[in-house]
This record gives sequence, C-alpha cells and structure tokens, in this order.
Amino acid sequence: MKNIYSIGEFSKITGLPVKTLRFYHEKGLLIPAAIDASTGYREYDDACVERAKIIIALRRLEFSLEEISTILDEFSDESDLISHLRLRRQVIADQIRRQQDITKTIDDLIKRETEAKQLFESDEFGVETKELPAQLIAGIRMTGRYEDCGKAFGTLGRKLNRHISGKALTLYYDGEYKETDADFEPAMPVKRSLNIDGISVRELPECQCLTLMHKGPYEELGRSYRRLFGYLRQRELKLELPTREVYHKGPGMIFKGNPNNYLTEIQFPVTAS
Amino acid sequence: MKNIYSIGEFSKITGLPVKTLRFYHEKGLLIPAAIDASTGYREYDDACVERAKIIIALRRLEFSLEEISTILDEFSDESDLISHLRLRRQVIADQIRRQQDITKTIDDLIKRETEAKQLFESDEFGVETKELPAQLIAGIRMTGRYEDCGKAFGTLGRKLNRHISGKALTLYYDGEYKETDADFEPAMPVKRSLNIDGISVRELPECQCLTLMHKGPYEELGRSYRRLFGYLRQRELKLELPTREVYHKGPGMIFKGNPNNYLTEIQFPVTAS
DNA sequence: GTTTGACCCTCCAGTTGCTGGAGGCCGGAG
DNA sequence: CTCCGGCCTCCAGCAACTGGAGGGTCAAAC
Repeated sequence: MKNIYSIGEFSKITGLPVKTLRFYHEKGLLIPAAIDASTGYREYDDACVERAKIIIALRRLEFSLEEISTILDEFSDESDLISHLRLRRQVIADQIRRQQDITKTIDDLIKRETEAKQLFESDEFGVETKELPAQLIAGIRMTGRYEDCGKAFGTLGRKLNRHISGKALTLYYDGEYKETDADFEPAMPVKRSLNIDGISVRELPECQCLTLMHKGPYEELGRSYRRLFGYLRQRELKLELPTREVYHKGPGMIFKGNPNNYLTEIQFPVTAS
Repeated sequence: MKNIYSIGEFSKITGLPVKTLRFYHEKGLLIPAAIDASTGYREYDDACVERAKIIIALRRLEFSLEEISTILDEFSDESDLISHLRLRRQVIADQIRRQQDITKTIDDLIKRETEAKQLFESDEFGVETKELPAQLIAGIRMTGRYEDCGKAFGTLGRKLNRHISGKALTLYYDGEYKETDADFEPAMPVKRSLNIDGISVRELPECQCLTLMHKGPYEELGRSYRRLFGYLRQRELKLELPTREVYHKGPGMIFKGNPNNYLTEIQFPVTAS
C-alpha cells in the first residue's frame, strides 16, 4: 500500500511548514514523489517522510541545508558522517567560547555599573583609613602627560583581556602634580602572573592607607587631593609612594559618559611618622 | 583643529571596511559629517570616530544594528543600557544552552559510533558469561508486536532526552518467541529517578548472565538465540526472565543504516539449576 | 447547479549584515 | 594619452526562510 500525501498533510506529519516544504523542493533538498501534471499539486510519499526526518534531525544539529544535501547524497549510515560531526562540533565549540566571552563582558559591565551606582548613592564621602590587601597587578610605567594613560589602558585591556580581575588604577610615583614629566603607571588587577611584552606584572604589597572617594570630573581631583594632604598633615602621618587612583566609574568601554558622575578613589599609603 | 577624513582614511582608522561604512550611512547608523556637494565624497570627522568606536563595541556584544541605533539615540552612559545588556545576556545564555545540547548530542553520536566500530572489528563473537551491575532504567512495558517498540523508543527518547545515560535495551518477559502477543519492555538507562507519565523507572538488579553479540539484521536474531539456548542446556543453567537485548548499533537517530552492520547483545540472566 | 471555504499553485519582496561587481567620475603620474 | 587609485551609485547575492498577492482546484453544503 502506497500512501500519498498532499503538501498540507505532509506538513502535519513532519511538522515542517508548507512554505518550508516548497522551499526545500525548490532547493532540491526534499523533492516530492510526484507532481500532478494537471494541477501542479505536490504529492509526497513515505520515502519523503523518511528523508524529512533525516533533514529535521540534521537541522537540529544546525547543519546548513547545503551540508545536509551532500550528507544525504553521500551517506546512509551515521558512522559515515563522523568527520562532519566532528567539524560541526568544533564550529559550535568556537561559537560557545565566543559567546561566553560576550557574557563575561556583559556581566562585568553590569557589575561595574551597579556597584558604581550603589557607591554613588551612598552618603557624602570623607577621608577614611583602610587596610588594603596585597594585589597582583599588570601595569605600564611611563613618564609624560596624564592624558596619555588612556592609550595605556587601551593596550592593557586588549592584551590582558580575560585576565583582568578588578578595577583599573593608576600609580603615581611623584609626590606632587606635574604637567609634562609625570611618572605614573596605568595598571589593571590580574588573577595570575603573566608574561607580556611591555607590561610589568607584580604584587602590590598590602598597606595601610587613607582613601577618599572623588565624585566628578578629573579636572577637579585637586580639591580631593588637598583634602587628603590636609588630613595627612593633621595626623602627622608619612606618605609612602606610589599613591593610587582607583577608577570606580570613569569613561567606560562603550560610552564616555558624564564626567559629573565619575567616581575615583584616591589612596594614600601611609605610615606613622 | 578639525580633522576630516575621506572614507578610505576613516576605514583605516576604525577598521571598518569601506563597504560597511557606506552601508551604515545608508542605514542612518553612522552618517558622515558632511558630503561634498560637487563630488559626492563622504567626509568624516572625529565625532564620527567616537560614534564608530561605540558601534564597534556594541557590535562585539552582538547587538543588532537596530538596537545599536536606539541605544545611540537614547543613551550616553553605560548605566543607561543595563536593561539592554541584561536582555542580551539572557538571549546569549539561551543560545549557549542550545549549543551545549547540540554538542552533547554530537558527542553521544560519535561515542556510540566509535564504540560500535571497535566492537564490530573485534574477533568473532561467542557466548560469554558476565556479571551485570545493577542499572537504573526507564521503560514502557507493552504487549503486542515487536515492531511496535520503535514507537516506544521514540517516546522514551523525547521524554527522557538528556537523562539518558546508555544504550537502548528491551526486556523480554516471555520465555519464547511470540508473533502477536509478546510481552516486552523497551527501556533506556537513566541517571536519576524520574516521574514521567506512562514510563516506569526502577532499578534492574545486578545479575549473572550469558551474553552473545549478534551481528546483522534483527530477522536473524533467532540464530543467536538458538546458540544461547544450546549453551544453556549444555551447562544446565536456569534462565531467569526477563531476558534483555542491548542495541549497540541499530537504526540510528539520523539514518536507518545498514542492517548487516547492526550489533545487538543478547543477555540471558541465569542461575545454577 | 452554484457557491463557499479550505487548500493548492507561482511569483515577488523582505528579513540581517554585509560582500562583490559593474560602470562611471576625477586627479595625478608616467 | 593612458593608467591607476580612490571615490561614487546601483544592483545582485548569501541563508533560510516568511509573508503576501493573485489565482486555480476540490469537496461539500445550499
């Protein structure tokens, strides 16, 4: 007994939309058993059902129609397509890796923003004393103008990429403000020690320090520095270089953002004098 | 000082191909600063470079051009697009899950085929004695014809899906061959106990058994069964029901394959009589 | 006998994010 | 004078469909 099905019936059997069946016919992937000469109606049979099942199974593995065509032309057993499967597996593994990278980047962005928002909404900031833990960092020490650190952070971001484990910071080796010959080091916290050209990776020792959160554009950092120096003199503490700036919120990976919302933590390592 | 760049220069600066820049212009995503009225040449400036950088960053996160358009229209800080990021994250997480499913399926297929191939290439098979470990299975007991077990395996595959942990098997509760009223149970090994309508999940106890690997189509199983029964009589062992058939290679998820290559292991639980 | 409604046909356009090519303009170098 | 490089526009095509227009076919109801 030979069953024949109209395209609508066949669609219900296979679960493939009618449009798709016509498309597969046009592509030569799934050709009806016959075509009624007078009406032009497609007629499918049970062999087509089998073929459709194979197509569906391979489509679920996200093979392209082209690949499915060759597979159907050349093979009749699963052991024949092991190499195809391996290839496919590889491609999908790559996609997964790429997407995991994206997920991580997005998570970092979200985390950074929510943390910054919380900080921002907390009360006004004052000078505080903090015990900073030791921290592994990767930095690029340079002399020149402060504006150049943007490029350095770009380099660090590109080269360290997935190894970054915290917020960007800059170390300042001068005890004072310098316009042109400043000695400073843009840096990123990292998880593991790395060996990368032009980047120094080392541990920042733990230390006692004064910190002050600065809210607003970098041009106004002077005000916060003055507050810290005042505090320092009052308590008769001794400043240890380098000082640090930690960027809780600054120009982001995507937008420059509004400088009035920037949040920068200034850290002054100190010892009793 | 206002820099202006031709499309070629701009392409080098941003890394976006000229064609793409023209396309983005057409889409209204990245409109040149000016267009020379006489030549029609596009002229880009530094603001365009900034915008292009944002576009590139968002493209890396696989936002669609449409989404990027709205983001650029509406936002100027990363904290504004947190909801967009969350959405995107969700979408990507779904994709990853789907792809991991595919990877698993492919791995299973490859493993199954390579194992079957090894088995197949080993020497001729004889009756062996084996200690079968206890095994958790999910089965559908039924009476009828043997051919109906195909459907049952389909159901099992769909409903158990990712819980399946081994090769399909059938339990036979009759001590003899029956055409129509056979009492048997298609089943799948599973990892954990499950509660699914119409499927019985339970542990098959460990047992001592005779096994014989049958190579070829199911129609010829009788030959192997006779061998086993002969062995049984010779050793004066007692057969315990149900007997089992384990399908090392049969009609696959994709192809029916060649029945001459089918591999079926027949297992006869026995006790000393 | 006709009309209704379901079903089928073909052909064309649109989706996304580009890529490639044809055909043509313009300015400078050999 | 021709060639090359850079720019322009417009059209086609990729993958895998989806949607719609416009029209023929079939079975049953009125």
